[in-house]
Amino acid sequence: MRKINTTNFSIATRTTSRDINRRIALNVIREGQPISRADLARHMKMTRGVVSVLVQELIEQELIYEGATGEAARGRKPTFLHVRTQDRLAVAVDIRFTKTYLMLCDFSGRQLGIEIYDTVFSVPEFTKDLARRIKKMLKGQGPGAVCEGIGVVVPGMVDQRTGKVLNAPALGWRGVDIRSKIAAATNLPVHVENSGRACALAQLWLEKAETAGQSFVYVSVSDGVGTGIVMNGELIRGRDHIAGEFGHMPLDLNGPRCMCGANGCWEAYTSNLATLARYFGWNLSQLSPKHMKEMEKNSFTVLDLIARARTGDTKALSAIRASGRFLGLGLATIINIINPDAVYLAGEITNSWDLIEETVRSAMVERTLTEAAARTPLRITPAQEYPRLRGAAALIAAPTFAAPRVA
Amino acid sequence: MRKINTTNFSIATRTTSRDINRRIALNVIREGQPISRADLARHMKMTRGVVSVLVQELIEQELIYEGATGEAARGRKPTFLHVRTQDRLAVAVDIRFTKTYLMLCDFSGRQLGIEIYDTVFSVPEFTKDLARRIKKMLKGQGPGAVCEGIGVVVPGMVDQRTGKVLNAPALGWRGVDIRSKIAAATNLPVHVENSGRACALAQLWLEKAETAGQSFVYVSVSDGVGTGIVMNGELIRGRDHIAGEFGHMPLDLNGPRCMCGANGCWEAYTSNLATLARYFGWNLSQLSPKHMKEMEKNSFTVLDLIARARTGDTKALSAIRASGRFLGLGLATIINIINPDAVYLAGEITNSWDLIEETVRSAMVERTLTEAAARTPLRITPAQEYPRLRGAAALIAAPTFAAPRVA
DNA sequence: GGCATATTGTTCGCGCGCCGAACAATATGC
DNA sequence: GCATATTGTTCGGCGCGCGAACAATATGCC
Repeated sequence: MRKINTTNFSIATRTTSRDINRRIALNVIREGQPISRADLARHMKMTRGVVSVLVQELIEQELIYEGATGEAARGRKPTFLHVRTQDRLAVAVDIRFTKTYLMLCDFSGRQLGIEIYDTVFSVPEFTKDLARRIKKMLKGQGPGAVCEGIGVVVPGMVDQRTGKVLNAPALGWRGVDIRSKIAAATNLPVHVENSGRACALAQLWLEKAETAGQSFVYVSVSDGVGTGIVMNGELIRGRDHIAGEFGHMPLDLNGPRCMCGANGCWEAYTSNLATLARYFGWNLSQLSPKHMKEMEKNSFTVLDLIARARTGDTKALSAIRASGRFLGLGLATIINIINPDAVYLAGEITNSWDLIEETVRSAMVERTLTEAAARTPLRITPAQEYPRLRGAAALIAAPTFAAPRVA
Repeated sequence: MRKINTTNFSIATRTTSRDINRRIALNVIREGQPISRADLARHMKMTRGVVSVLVQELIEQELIYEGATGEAARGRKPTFLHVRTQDRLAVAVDIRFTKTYLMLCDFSGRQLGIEIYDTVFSVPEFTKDLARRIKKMLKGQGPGAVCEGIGVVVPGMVDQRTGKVLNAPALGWRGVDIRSKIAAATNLPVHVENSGRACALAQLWLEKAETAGQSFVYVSVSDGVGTGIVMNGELIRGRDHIAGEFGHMPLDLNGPRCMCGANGCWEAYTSNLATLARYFGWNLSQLSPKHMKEMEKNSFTVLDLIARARTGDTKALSAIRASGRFLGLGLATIINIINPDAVYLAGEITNSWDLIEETVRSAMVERTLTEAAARTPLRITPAQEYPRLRGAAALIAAPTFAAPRVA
């Protein structure tokens, strides 16, 4: 039951029906490939006649192609259809405090190359260096493949519409128009997004339909806690394009000071930094970027902490479990607010899922308002898959498959 | 950029374009009435020819009617079109702890009759009594008018799909199938909704477009704090139809016990009960329903507290301001998460808006992540308008105007 | 009053697109 | 070689948006 916005709507023209059905067909092929025209018609509940025309148009637009013929027990053998993704490329960039991740992949999310290097904080130098690396990376590809854009993911507040980094404390960037700078240096379209929302986009657009669903929250625990909300198959961006910041909801108004300036934010209790601080007895309120740099040099991470917990370090285990408890309490609040189909969890701490699951679950039960809500599925996504980079790629690939705007 | 759900979509048939445009026309007429066919065509950017046919169909379906002819400086005088709402009626029921509110109104939300009486907690007695009152109320209306359904609003968790009250602590109802009971007693379609979400529906469907917008959060402060989230013109209901419960997000995990069983919920800091408890020095954790009944008998409400604050009672003023501060802190969190176009505020405490606005605003600045977010418009809705009852009516009226499902 | 002008609302041919049915193409089994 | 089954294409029918022409109805100026 959606209300029509009478100040900003699209009427249906005589080509609208075709536009809608062509786009549906593309998506059904994408998720069911390889698939024949006849199967497509059955799945869409349309006649083969119409589907034949839709397929012809999609082939002419070079969005799909015909593959091998399949097997059939009787009758004419079907011609399989595939979505053209192999030769449509996207560059993904994930800028983080210590390292910058650069990936080349195709429109299905298949990884074609990756580079990880120290982050350069000076914006002009960063841009110049990045453009050089991208150029080199694209040269290695065949001549048939075309790069259709660059997706950039930043840890902080981003206005996705203007491509400006509003405030990324970890990088020290404030009001930086990173989009136009990279676009000018590479001559490619650039999209910028916040890391939590990017992960949600990756989950929505680049994972199998069974694991993605249409309404979920993605929670990524790293130095901070990034989150993205997807409702009815659409990422929530909000009025200023800054929606989805569950990381800074309070667990305690008088709690430890967070990097955002407020006190007692969720991420000040359950982020990697918070977990380490708990173990080492640091005062998180007094932790400066300098301390963080120091820590990275010592390179003792949450993964090391988990290893210690596994070898019998009870102090390590209890530090991790404490984070798990706060994680669960935050998840309960998210579920009470959004009531999603599922919550996706990513980050190093998920490697200790066997150690903390029970703690997380019982914390969730504490604060969820109904039993059904407490049973909301939690889905762990392996950290090795570079969710942020996949999200950056999704920024470029998604418009090809998105539903047309109607009414 | 919405993703198409390939397991649950609607293809466009040869009547889809017409369906879409007819529904758009209905909404444009609704918000622009009285309006001529020619104006409608200009606003929809269609030819007058098509609009003429759309209007003809809407008239045949008895959704609109032709009114008087308007004035024009030159040329043929336009025929004004109106949406037919006067003779389409809805019954609205708002069940609260002390009183039950019963209203009869038309599809534009115009109030035709109202009854307020003591709530009967026994479900069979409540149903029987309600059916009797509704029957009487409808008798008073002319024979042309038709009641198209009953909207019921309950303070607590409701599964809107099944019509079951999952848990309404204020009424002592748990797992009560109120919908089928009322439907059987009245022989009318019944829709049940949670009070916070109902208010959001009222704001979306029954207020002028300028004040409603397409993405907002509605916050209703009463004995508890009810909230409803509207994104892109659609109420967020969630997997179990329990979404939108901002009232039970924590401000302090070790804070005072809330009626929901958890500690330190937002509503335990800023609800009317919390405000009164702060003034009288009660321990909210030990407040039972019996205490509440007692309190209602003494009938000292937040409105009385506001009156005392205005006459120089500094203790009263500081109790109200403290609630205002917590209100602002919670609003900041909502804004960080949803980043809505606006937040609507309702409840007795808004009558003291001149006393608390500054406090609320400065609390918001404390916890919002960007300056733009801190400037999110707050819109006060007068309590006299019975937002919950209007929401109950919206449950019945909205399906007539909602966008058709496509793709 | 008569005529030019302007605006509203209707009608109609055209082309696009879904629908159903017929038909061509291509395979298997007896 | 022929019946049967399945895939994929073609075609007439009809719904619908689009543009243009036309009818209806008002005003202003002579």
